[in-house]
Amino acid sequence: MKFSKATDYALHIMLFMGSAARDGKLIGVQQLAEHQGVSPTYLSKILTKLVKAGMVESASGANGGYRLKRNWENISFLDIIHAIEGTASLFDCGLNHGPECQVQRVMVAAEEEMETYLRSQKISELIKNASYSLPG
Amino acid sequence: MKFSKATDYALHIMLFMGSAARDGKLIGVQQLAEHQGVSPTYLSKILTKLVKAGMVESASGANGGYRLKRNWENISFLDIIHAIEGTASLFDCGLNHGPECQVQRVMVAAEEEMETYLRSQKISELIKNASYSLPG
DNA sequence: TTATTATAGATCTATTAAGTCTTTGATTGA
DNA sequence: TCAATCAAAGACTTAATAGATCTATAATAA
Repeated sequence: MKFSKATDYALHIMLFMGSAARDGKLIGVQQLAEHQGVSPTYLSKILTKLVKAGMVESASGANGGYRLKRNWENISFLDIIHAIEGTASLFDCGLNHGPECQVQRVMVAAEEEMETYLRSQKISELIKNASYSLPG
Repeated sequence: MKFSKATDYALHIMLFMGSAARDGKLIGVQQLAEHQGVSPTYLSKILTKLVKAGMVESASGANGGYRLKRNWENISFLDIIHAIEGTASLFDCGLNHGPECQVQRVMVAAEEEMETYLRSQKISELIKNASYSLPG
């Protein structure tokens, strides 16, 4: 039960693109990878997930790269986490004892508590509050 | 990012012992394993963790087994989860960019939201409310 | 003392995460 | 049009963890 490193990379990249490249310039995966201390090929898979989730846009070819989409102001931590880890429930009751398992009910409610908070945390707020320290 | 099956087993066992064996009788791992549909040897490792965490007591020898400890009224979901999964944070910021990582701060706060809820959910309440359906 | 039961540790297997490598396709600029 | 650049995709490898089994040991009741 741990958030993956991929989620860690994704969150930091999103904040980085939001603070360092708000002018709309594209940033190549090479640069991003240096900032995160991770290989470009691995990071590109994470970026592709963010692109497919509609939070980032990409351009191929010379001077290509990535940048946040125009709607980035509303992107929450939960959006990013779901893009990387998927949206499946964190808990599966493996037993077959009726549809109303109390354990399941409590665990799902607990997860929703966390998700509600993560949904309320917009990356734009963190960037505005300005104290996001760039990696590297 | 999933709760383990071991946690699933542990939660159900605790509720089962609280509802089916409140008279203080010991239950052997064989019986418990049947109810959970899992092997006795594997379940015994989970039970040993619960014993070490002080929530369950055990007795060796003929007619031995397990039962909840006297203080069981106060046991929360979080207690059980921590006994099985450990208490480490769910998120580790892998980057070295200052002690005040905003990402880390948000993620820890999110985890605390979930933990606060899980701490509030006592197994005794679920048992009192009586609708816990026994497995099997 | 023997049958019974928990405890402990080694070990094996399966699953998932983490990361690499290579090919393909898109785009820019010469 | 051609070469350089860059993202996308998929196969693949490696590492880490979960899940589960097996065997031996220790405790206890009858």
